[in-house]
Amino acid sequence: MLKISKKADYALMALQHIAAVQFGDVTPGRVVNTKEIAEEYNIPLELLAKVLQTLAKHALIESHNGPKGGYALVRRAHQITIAQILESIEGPLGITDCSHEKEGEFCMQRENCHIRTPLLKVQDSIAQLLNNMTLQDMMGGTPLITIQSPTAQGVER
Amino acid sequence: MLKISKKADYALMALQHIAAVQFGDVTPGRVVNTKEIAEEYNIPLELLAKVLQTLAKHALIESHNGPKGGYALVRRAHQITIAQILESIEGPLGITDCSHEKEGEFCMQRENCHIRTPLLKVQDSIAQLLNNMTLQDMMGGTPLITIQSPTAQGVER
DNA sequence: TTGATCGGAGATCATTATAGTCTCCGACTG
DNA sequence: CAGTCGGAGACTATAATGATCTCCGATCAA
Repeated sequence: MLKISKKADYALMALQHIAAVQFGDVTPGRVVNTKEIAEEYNIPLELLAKVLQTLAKHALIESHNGPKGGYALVRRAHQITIAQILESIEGPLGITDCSHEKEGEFCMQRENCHIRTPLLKVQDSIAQLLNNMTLQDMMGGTPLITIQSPTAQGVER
Repeated sequence: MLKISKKADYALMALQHIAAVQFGDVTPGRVVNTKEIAEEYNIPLELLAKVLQTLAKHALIESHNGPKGGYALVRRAHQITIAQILESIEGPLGITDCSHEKEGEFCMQRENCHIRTPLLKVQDSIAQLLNNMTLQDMMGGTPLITIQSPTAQGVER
């Protein structure tokens, strides 16, 4: 449960790769094309292309056309949150249908629903988790986040 | 993104309702039948029946057949975690496909994947969040969890 | 200036997951 | 023993996902 899509997975891999190239020691500043990433990680080329186009639309990367073209990060890795990446691909975080109910939509359970509020709190906690982790945290293969309960404090039990 | 299914939603509503009846002031100890819940929350009866059967199989509730039959909680509300409920319906938590790779399965991206470890950390954080929240926390409509970043401490930034 | 190499965009398709329905069965109570 | 309950399986429709194909426009370098 709570699985993120393959596309989101690919987005994370691609951005990690671009960041590694762009801020690494070997060829700093070089743009990265789709094919390179697709081959490196065994990602279907055209699907990855879609993903990168979407990321570009959301201004996480910028595209350069023509030969020697490709993609480059717009911001530095520590300024790109995991939440931004995932939301670019999968849309806004929402663990329930009623998280982002639009005008006119209507949840059949709404009138008697007692779980909406608590679930929105859970959602907020996950949102904060994803907003506090950046692409930088995914670099280097080193441990990055301290595993710690977001509910452990502040809840009397 | 990261949406839980309607079935999981229904499970939470149903358990909240059963707990409210069972430990409430009006008719404590009474078992609750499927129809009552379905009507109260506008849930398709037969779909809810499936959900409750699944919950019974996972020993979160026990069933009583025959007239005046229905379901009752096996444990008290504060001993039932949200994680247990969701996992009963949707299977184990896993934000990526490789979270629970079985013998013989194989992720095409595995050999070069740099995001697996950090993603598993995210998953652990979510798991702890869901494991630290109980059905009791969903009762009463009162605020329950303190919104607090699980990564704020322990990560130098 | 022209051709190869890039990304941009749209339609399309197969597979799977989800949500919901239908039917028949067996257990229990009164 | 009849009516009320849960148990279980097959079944359907719809949507989301993952992936593919085709054509187009921009760019750069020979």
